[in-house]
Amino acid sequence: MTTVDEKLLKPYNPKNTEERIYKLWEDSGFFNPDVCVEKGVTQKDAKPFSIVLPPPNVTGNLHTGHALMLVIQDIMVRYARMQGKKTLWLPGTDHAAIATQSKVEKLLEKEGIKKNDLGRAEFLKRVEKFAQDSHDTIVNQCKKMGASLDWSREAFTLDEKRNLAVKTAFKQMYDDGLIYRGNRMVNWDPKGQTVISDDEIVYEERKSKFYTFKYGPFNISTVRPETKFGDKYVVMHPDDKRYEKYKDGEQFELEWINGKITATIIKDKNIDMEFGTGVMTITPWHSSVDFEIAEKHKLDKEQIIDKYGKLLPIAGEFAGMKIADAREKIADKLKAKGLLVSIDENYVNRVATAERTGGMIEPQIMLQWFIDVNKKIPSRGNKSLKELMLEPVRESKIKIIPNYFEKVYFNWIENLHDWCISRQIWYGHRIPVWYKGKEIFVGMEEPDGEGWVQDEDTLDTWFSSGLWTFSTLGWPDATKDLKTYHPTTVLETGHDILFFWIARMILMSQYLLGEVPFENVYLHGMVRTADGKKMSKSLGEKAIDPLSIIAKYGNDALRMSMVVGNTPGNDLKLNENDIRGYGKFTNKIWNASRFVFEQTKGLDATNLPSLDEEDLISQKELENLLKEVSKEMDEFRFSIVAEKLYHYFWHTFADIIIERSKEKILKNNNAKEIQSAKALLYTQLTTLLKALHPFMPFVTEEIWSMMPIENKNLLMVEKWPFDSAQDKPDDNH
RNA sequence: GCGCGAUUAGCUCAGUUGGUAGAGCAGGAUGUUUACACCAUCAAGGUCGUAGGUUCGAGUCCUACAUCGCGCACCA
Repeated sequence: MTTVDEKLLKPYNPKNTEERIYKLWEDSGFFNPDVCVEKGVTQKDAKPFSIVLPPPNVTGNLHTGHALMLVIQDIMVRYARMQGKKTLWLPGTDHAAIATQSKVEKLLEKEGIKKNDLGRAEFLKRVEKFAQDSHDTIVNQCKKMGASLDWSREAFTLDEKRNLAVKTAFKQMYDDGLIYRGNRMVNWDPKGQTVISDDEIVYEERKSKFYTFKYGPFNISTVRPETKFGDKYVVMHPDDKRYEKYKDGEQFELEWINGKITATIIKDKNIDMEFGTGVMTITPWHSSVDFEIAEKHKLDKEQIIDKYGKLLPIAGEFAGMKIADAREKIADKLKAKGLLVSIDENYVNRVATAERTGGMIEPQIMLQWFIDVNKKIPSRGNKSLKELMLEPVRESKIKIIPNYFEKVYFNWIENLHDWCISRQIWYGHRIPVWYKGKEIFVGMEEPDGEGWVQDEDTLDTWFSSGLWTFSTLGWPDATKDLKTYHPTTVLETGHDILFFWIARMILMSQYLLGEVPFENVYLHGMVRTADGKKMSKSLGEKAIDPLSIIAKYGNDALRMSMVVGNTPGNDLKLNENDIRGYGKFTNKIWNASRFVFEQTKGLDATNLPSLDEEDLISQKELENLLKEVSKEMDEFRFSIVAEKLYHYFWHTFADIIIERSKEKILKNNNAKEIQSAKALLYTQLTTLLKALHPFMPFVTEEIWSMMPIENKNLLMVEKWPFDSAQDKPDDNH
């Protein structure tokens, strides 16, 4: 065993410290608020503070984005815990249905295995194995990050309890008529063989050939000749003078791809007179805009392309061909018939692709399950889900930080369509619906009787994520946790999932529980590299790996670099230079503590000498600082707090107070001054360790462990040195 | 097309009811004093994107524009 003195003689070594300290915390049980109450560090009737961890996807490692979220949340949680609140930070992971499944599919592909070769059950086993491994890695990494998460309450979006919550929610929504099955326009991913949501689409700008063809007396333009087989309606604006002589409903014959067809003229205000020729034909089965026009005018809809992206028999000689092959050939045929007017080779349009598989989206009309966001719900004051989502943000029951995101939120909700929740993938919550002939049963378990077959599809992963704030607390059971910790205090996450996730949590909680899921939403920015690139896997070597940074400079240094200069909503450029700087600061704290220890040996901490006038002023200054930063902590302004504490420690405590104490202690022989200086050193150090702890938990806890205090607790459950409620410094120091 | 954000010292960023511009890093000079060279002291560095407006007073509020970034919609 090294003695305290020996350990302090060397520079601070995070590597040898952090693992040991985390174990100390974990073994203490203080991450669990129940233990805190049991052991008397938290009052039984203390105010609760709760955060649910945005569950990382079980698709691999933690990246800097996760690290950032863990750091910010850990700061909030440690601060709350030190304030004596009943503090719960609840961990978990997300099965991330489509993301995980496609990842495993890709891995299997490398072995030359296709998922259909394995079959559903065997494939799911593989996915579960992969998910389990990822989960273990993630938990490990969270611990390395110093996250004070209550592991005893850990949850998984696809475990049994969460499945019960999902089925309960589904059934209730179905019974209320909010969930329905219908033929609607959806985004079909032919590559992934599943429907995806609008939010899972990534638009890519591409150059495409823009063909203009003769269509009877009109010229029409398209980038997709292969969809034109079923086009028997030609649409133009009712006010377009050029086409005045044509009447709505008028029919005419024309020569088209596979011979003569009859076309009908439709007048519709949705047509942009300025675009192209101002005339277009419509393909209602494969375009949502065309679909709307067709619905409005009650027109026929025909499917042209199947779910594998191949042309159907309607295409005649082109039937069975893939889109890409057919396109050029069809254009050639029209050209041969003398119907091609022109080709614009430089036309740029946006192509919808699937985020996970990269496949090109083919809009299709399909039988799927949807959540109706506009239907009035009698049991909820006759409000629609949309209204239930808008209300709490409008009425400030939910505060979004930074608040300009509220506008973005409103904008999104107002344009919200019904939410398609069924997915044709295997990994996920199976839809709790059984069919027998024409009968449908929706419930928690397969109904009695022979011949019931469960729906093959699974639910959109965000359906279960939407329940996260309360499914993790035991819902649908009325648990004590649910009562104590819901609504949660803060939801902290990246602004990129405002719609995916935050909106859906509000929807689910408002509808199922009749309350908000959280009182505050803190949105952090994206982590970028020093040259401004988004930190992602495609960057390879250039991406900063949080764990290797920790190995190099220590966790506390990484944490500080992620907090200082990082304000809500703004992107953070992570720069190794800065991290190195905070590594130096960590050591500065270490060395300053050594000096204080040396000088204050033998001092009776329970009965400190009184301060002289000069030192009293210094003490007052620190108290003022604490008052300031406590207010800023309450307002989630962590960047400024970290900066102020950093600055005070280095340039006031170390540069002024320690230097002054040298004068007094080492060169002076006025006993009263010497005693005062020692008392001040001691007081300030203990206070600063506490104030710094949420930001730099490891080094502060390590130094705290060496403080000569009888029967002391861990620093993580010491009292925060300023009592905001009473507006006075906590006299515990 | 609609909307949002950013524009402040060489770099990265703070700057919350409008009241004489702040920090870190980098760079410069000096020093090695007994916690710390993972150090100290000192100095330098900004007409706060542009143009107007409101005001006794604007980095902060308003209008327009420019550049960069982002979101949404459209794309026949």
